[in-house]
Amino acid sequence: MATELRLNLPLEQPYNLAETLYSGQAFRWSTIQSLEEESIYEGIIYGRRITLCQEKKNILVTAYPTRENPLSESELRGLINSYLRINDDLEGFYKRTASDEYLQSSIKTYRGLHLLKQEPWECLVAFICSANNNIPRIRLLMDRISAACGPVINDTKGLYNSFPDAKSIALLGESGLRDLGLGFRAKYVNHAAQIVSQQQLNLKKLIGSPYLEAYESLISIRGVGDKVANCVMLFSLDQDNSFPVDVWIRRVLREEYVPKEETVRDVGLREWAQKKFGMDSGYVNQYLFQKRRLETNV
DNA sequence: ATCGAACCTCCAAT
DNA sequence: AATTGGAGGTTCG
Repeated sequence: MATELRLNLPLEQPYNLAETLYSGQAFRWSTIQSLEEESIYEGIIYGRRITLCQEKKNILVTAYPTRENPLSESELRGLINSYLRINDDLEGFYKRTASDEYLQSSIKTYRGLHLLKQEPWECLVAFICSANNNIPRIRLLMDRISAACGPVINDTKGLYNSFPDAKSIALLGESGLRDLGLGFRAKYVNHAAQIVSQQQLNLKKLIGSPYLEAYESLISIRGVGDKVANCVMLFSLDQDNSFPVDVWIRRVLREEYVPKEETVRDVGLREWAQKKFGMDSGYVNQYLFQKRRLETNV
């Protein structure tokens, strides 16, 4: 009887696990052990509880198999490689942006910061919840939704709730979601849950699809505008040329990039950046966001 | 077309 | 101790 599955992932590219897990793209990671250099993070990836720990050029992975759903080492390896985007060519990205002073400064501080590849449905709900909210509250809402109707998983470490599918959330309905504290977002999450569970929208089909196709599908959902659509595309649909413009990105673009006279609104800023950065847009966004949010006040 | 105001809830700052 | 302001946005008028 296997109790847990351990894996050592050697890194060939820079990776900064701590910055990556807490860079505002994923909301259900927690630090379960905090040591001087090597902290242990616990989260749920594709329904499975995982702990991660980085030591220099390795990431240590632990998975806790369930009786009904065992996991092989190679499956786990694939899972983590995909989620953490281990093989992204960051060095290449750093080189291509070598002449960009602001980016280089961010890269210097947050070297190894990665985009994550999350599950589309969970990602969509999280970013609908992000509207006019702060990160601790987004986290709280995601936890409450999971506790309310997420499947209970019993692995070798104990019990936990993984994130519910669209059908389960649709069953909660708008009022159920309001009771969890979603506020005006309840209507939107419910609507999304309805159309996804009724298969009027297949999020997985948008993975790697043409940008506009994914974009149009997503903004047809109530509560999903330009920013949220781009977040979902960037963090779960392999749309690396996405460029979500939030308050921090708006500031840094206005301060450092776009000429002062130009009075462009958010969509204009996004298109401007996408034209400039192309397929690097997503990574550029993440590095700009991290620096501007963490280092400068309003 | 464009521009504010309103939207739920919670928590931190008066 | 009660009140106000505001948070990674979107929709509606």
